Amino acid sequence: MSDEIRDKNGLTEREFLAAYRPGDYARPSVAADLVIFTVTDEDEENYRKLPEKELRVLLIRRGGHPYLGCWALPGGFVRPTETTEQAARRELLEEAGVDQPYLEQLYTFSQPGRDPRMWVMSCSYMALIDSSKVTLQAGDDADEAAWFRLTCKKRQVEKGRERWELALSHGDIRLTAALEKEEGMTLAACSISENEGLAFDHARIIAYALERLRGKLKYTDLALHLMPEYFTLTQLQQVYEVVLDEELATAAFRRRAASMVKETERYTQNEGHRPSRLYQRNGKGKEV
Amino acid sequence: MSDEIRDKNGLTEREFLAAYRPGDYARPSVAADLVIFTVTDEDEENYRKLPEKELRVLLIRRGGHPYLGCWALPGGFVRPTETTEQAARRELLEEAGVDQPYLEQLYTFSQPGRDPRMWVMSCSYMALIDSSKVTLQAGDDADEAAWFRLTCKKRQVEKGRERWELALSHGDIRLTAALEKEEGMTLAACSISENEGLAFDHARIIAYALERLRGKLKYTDLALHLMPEYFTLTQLQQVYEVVLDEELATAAFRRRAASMVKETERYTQNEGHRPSRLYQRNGKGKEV
DNA sequence: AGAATAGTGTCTTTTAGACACTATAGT
DNA sequence: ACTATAGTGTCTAAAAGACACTATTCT
Repeated sequence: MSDEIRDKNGLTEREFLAAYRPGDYARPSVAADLVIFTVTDEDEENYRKLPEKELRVLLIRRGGHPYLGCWALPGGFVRPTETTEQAARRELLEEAGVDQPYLEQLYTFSQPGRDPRMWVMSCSYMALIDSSKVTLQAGDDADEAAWFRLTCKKRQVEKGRERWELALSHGDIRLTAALEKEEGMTLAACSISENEGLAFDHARIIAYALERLRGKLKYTDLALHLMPEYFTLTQLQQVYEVVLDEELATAAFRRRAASMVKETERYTQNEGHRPSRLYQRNGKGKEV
Repeated sequence: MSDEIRDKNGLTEREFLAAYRPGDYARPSVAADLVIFTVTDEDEENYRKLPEKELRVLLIRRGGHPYLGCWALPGGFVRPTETTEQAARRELLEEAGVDQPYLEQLYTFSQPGRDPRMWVMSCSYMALIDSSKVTLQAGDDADEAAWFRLTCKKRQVEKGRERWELALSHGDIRLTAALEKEEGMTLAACSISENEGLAFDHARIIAYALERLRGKLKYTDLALHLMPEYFTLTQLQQVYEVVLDEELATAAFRRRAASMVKETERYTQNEGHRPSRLYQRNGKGKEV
């Protein structure tokens, strides 16, 4: 169609493309980095009490410079034949062994100097996987990988600025960061004022991912991707509570949740108390 | 701090970085592309009736291959010393002469082959500018630039798939595209099934930008960035209506709007009917 | 019986929608 | 007086929150 049209040099599009040589200006490397969330039961199991749940994120210990010994998000460079999303899926399969996750692009971080080696942009993704897929995968590779418990709280609001404290822990390892931003701005645009043990600007990426996850819980059924195939409404509520870091009223929650799950005839058993009905994901929920 | 630690080759981080040479694998060019929205009154002004409003987007006519003669979003390549956001601001100033817009990163499009010349990713941004800044800028450059009226409607939902029809018009010029996606997915992940007159995958970028704008209108005060300094609540309501492409109930709208605007003592004059109170932006609204 | 959680009913409060009604400058 | 829009009051319906109450299995 546009092959008829000639440009100011008299070339058709086909001719133009055949003769085209890219300039040699600088280009960035682009990495796809993953914030993989899951919610698991705490290790310490009591009587017949409900296990506490916690939000976890997969990190990988860096074995080389820069940030040697620090913990970083799983990720890797995007190849010319794939999209950033395909690169993210590839890394997810390699690092966590998960092949059908919920995956959503978050934000592209491009601060010059965020990688001291060279110009690298990070196109970040959030992945949600259900707890049943977690245990088998941790530490399957030669890299040291671990699921870190994540908390992120707003500490102060003064003169229109907010301070957020991010903490990740795994056994004795504790990583922390403090982020600052203006009220009303997204955490993607925060500044990192303190950082202990996290590589690059990954504290900011994790904080932003959690901000997005929290925001979307309120108006989508995203949380279902954190659930195993069969789950109780109480478990679902616990997932909401641990992600949002606040307690929810049971009756109101169940009313709201009813529209996004599918009732089954199965029940929990041998829990030491009244059994609970099991539900399934409804399939079609809004994910925008 | 980490300058004490040595890697497996016995190098400190400083030594490692000094010796570091990037590999020569392929890197993409990264462009920052802008979807600049504004809402203006229609040209044809009647009696003393309220002018109809329309949603507009700035496009630039391509003067060279590829997509010669097609219309494209303003944008340009990101430089190694700046963030994608800084590149977007720079382009915004160059192309539209606006220096303090609302600017928000949308999505990074990375489909291989989206630019036939070479590997180019597009980090897209949405900018909102108020109508008072529009008229003076259109076509100030040698490039042919024009504000296109934008509409985007969902046409069919069948078997879980949606078809969206995008149309842009400016005088006699009419650009159209049809997009398809699965229900519940974002338009960022749609496929372009028809495309007339728009360059690259810019139809998808525009559609996604509008999807995001519409979504955010519901729970933020983003629309205020489309308003001039002083505006009436009816004008604000019209902006909501033209962006969302649906009519809103006046009483309910005014109740909701009250919390995000600041009342002034000014009124409109000489409108041929009862004057209307003017409001200002409230300043602090949620933008996340 | 008692522990522990599952699940429901209902009251109140808040919010959203509908719609009729009053108000006012300009011609 | 009439036109065209500005702006409010009120009724209703729907949703969110609070909280007490009942239900059920296992030990």
